[in-house]
Amino acid sequence: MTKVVKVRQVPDEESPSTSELSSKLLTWYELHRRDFPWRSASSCYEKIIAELLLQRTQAVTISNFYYTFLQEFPSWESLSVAKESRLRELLKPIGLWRQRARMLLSLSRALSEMEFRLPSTREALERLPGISQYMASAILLLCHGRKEPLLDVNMARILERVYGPRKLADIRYDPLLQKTARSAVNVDDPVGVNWAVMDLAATTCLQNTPKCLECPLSEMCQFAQRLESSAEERRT
DNA sequence: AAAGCGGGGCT
DNA sequence: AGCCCAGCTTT
Repeated sequence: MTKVVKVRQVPDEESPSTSELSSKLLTWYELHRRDFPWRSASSCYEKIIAELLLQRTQAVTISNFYYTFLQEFPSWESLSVAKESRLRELLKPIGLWRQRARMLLSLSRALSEMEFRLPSTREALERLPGISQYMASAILLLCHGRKEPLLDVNMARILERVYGPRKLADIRYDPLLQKTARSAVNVDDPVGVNWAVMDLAATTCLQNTPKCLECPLSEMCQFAQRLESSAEERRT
């Protein structure tokens, strides 16, 4: 039984299901996952700090910095009474230090006024300083066990390559990205799918030079299929 | 919708 | 030398 040769992605062809996408991601993840300290973090504080530090910054950079930060500021309470000048100094090596120092202080102080009880609804979370859609989803996913997507530039890139480009510049308001992202993590292991996306995007589905030949999604990926068919044309 | 933040790694 | 990185706030 030979495999049917796919000719070319037809525009109105049925898009691959997100359950197929999630299943391929989870299978790949078992073998290729990266290990980072925050993935085995015990407390919500540690998980949230990791997500905050990771914004616009490569994961490897933060993995080297993570314990240094936690050692000096092991809790929301210790952070809320920190000196801003000290925070700036500590954050210098990873960049965005003015903004991060200000945000970490205002967030920890806002939580302090709530007696450090973390809100459990998106609406309440997004009222906190420094918490917008992505961070609210991260907290709901990692601290409250909800099936939320970490829809960042990485997940957006993978979803766009599989399902086609977004309509809106802002990830947070693009209907197709939002819909497919939410659907993809509606599985038994939403955290696994999210981390699989992060790892695949960082190691394989790269921004500039994606390694489609070793990607588990290439068969369902418009981008990879386009590459393949244009390579085919050059050969003939 | 676009600019600004920012040091470090990669090309 | 230039581009990108687990976003958010401000303009």
